Amino acid sequence: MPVTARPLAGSFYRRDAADVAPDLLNKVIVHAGRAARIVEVEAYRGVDDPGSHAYRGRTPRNATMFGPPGRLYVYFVYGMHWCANAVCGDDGEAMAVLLRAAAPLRGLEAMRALRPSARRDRDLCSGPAKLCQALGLDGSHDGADLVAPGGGVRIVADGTAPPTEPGRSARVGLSTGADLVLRWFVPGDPNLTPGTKVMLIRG
DNA sequence: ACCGGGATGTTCT
DNA sequence: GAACATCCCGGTG
Repeated sequence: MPVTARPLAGSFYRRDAADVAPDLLNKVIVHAGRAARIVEVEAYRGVDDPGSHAYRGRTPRNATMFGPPGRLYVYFVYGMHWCANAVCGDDGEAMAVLLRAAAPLRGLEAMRALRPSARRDRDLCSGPAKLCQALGLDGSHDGADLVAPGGGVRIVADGTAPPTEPGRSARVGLSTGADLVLRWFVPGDPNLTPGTKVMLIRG
């Protein structure tokens, strides 16, 4: 099962984030005995992407984005929330895929304990900060190696293929770079970010 | 269901 | 001082 499966290879991440992102749909993120199937992601394409943290160059906060790929980039936002990305591309390209929503698979009791405000299980991981809360990811996991066999945070394949026709839309919550269509999701999944379940673009 | 506002503090201008 | 890759709660329909 997911908890013992092998992580994705390093070559999986060493591609453009816009190519990695749809391939991450239906993969499984595993941490601390909990597992969830990724159903919504966004690509951030480095120093040329006005919506990316890397757009204004390297800072202490975004250093993990600049490589190597296959690491977890975890950042703090709005004074209280953590969000997690998989670093992609070549070293220095500063690309990443934001993990926006997931379907809880395993360790639901622990997730409920970490997210007491979640009324239903579909509220456990239905947003980037909720996902981090439910899985117990925070700043201490920034830079974690996703590729290492014995690593604490892993992204694994359990045999479920990504959707043949993923839903696509603009990215959520941005003031700049909001026109780019760099969000992918599993159409109709109940765990998507609330208010974004409509498929805006096909293909 | 949908909408509006407040929480909360790091980061960079 | 402003912005911020968000979430939650309490209103209304």
